[in-house]
Amino acid sequence: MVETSKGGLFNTEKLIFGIRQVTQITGVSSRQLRYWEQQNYISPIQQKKGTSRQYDMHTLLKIANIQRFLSQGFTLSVAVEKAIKVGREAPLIRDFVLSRMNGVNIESDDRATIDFGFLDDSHKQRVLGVIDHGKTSFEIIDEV
DNA sequence: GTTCTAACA
DNA sequence: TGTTAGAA
Repeated sequence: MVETSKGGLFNTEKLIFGIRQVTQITGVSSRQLRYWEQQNYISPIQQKKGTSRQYDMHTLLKIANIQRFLSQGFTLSVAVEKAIKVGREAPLIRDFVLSRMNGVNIESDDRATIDFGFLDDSHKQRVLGVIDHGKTSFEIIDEV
């Protein structure tokens, strides 16, 4: 069987983007990408001398996040720090949600609930993530 | 035609 | 940071 990173649908780590694609996807100019690289804020995949740069998924997301913080008014260095922070938090959030995800119940066009499993080891109550008309909330329900 | 490096309005 | 030059 082919190796896919973390049990995902496919190995996102093997998605490669050329500098052109990165500029189109993130809105960051090629000049900026080269400058950020020069400042050691980002690193393309190992490339030889004058060949074109290629970026992996991780770097693409980092670039997109830096851009997001820049557009929010932060300086480049601060934007980079915040992007790095997000990069560290994302996997934790992902793992947590995936580990607690017990199923989704679409109750209507406007309401759905996500079953996050038991509240605690007593297994008497269950935690539901609610999406109602776009509004999110939690509900604790007694286990039948 | 695109990307690279280096330099400069 | 944008833009431009000349080379790859």
